[in-house]
Amino acid sequence: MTAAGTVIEAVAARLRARGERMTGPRRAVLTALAGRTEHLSVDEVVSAVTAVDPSVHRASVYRTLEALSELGVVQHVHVGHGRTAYHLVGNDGGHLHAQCRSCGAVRDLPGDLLDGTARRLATEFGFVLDADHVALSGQCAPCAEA
Amino acid sequence: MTAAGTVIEAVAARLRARGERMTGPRRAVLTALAGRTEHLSVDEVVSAVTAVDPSVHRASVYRTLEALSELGVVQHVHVGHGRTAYHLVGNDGGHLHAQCRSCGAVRDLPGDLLDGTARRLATEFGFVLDADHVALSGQCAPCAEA
DNA sequence: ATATGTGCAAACGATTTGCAACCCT
DNA sequence: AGGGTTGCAAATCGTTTGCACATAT
Repeated sequence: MTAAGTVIEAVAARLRARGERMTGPRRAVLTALAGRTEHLSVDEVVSAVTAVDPSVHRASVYRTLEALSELGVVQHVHVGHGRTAYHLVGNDGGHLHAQCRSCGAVRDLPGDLLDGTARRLATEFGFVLDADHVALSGQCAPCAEA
Repeated sequence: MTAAGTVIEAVAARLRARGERMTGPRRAVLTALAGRTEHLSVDEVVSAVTAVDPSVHRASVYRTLEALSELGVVQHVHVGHGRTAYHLVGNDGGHLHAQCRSCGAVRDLPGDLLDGTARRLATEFGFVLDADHVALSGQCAPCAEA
């Protein structure tokens, strides 16, 4: 069985356990996400999905990403200018994201990068940090030089 | 002279130095921002501006905020779900922002909160962090309890 | 059988833009 | 006078929603 196939089976079981269903569009989205390791914009997901099954509508991609997020299978990160990037939840224990404000590239960062900050926020302000939900903003090395 | 008046004079000088102009809408936006210390959404700015001068169009508020950002007089922070919050650049040396994902409230944080993280990002990844450009996400104390 | 999902098109909210008129400098 | 700026309306962009039909269970 392919990697995507394994994921699809596992997700199907979890969906059915909640009275939900595994469908063509959901298979296509999972296949699209499993095929790429980067963080995909909705447009990129739509393109990949269309390559798998051209009959899948854009709105279904949104609804599927939402459904899979609620299942905990997919995570989204808010990146610059109102866009959102999606990726399968891996087994790397979570990671953070940084986006270059010049070129827009999103890179992964170690999951523990903000642990100290999170502790300080908790003790000093009672604020519970959700470190991986929003990409840090700045400039990547190539853009900072230019 | 009022606080807003002082700001307007200073900004007018900097605008003229660049061949740009101080206008009614720009005065109204500066007055609106100077009158409140919080971070204002565009809607809040528009409301405050309308109170000062009802003839100012929404599009001009956007253009003015953009122009004042380029001047360095106004800063914007990206907060949840594609919204942007604006505030005058104060003389507090800069501060960071945290937004509660439940209630949406934005609070200020010390400007040095991410200094250590910024150093680590710079040395390990060559990434130049722009710490105040995006609000950290999480839950504020009241919402975390509930 | 039946309720969950889907395609479609229209609605939506935030922001941007083309253009003629306007008004700072 | 001349060009930066404005108001207006229409366009754009990403996303959501109402509805009738399809399909997974």
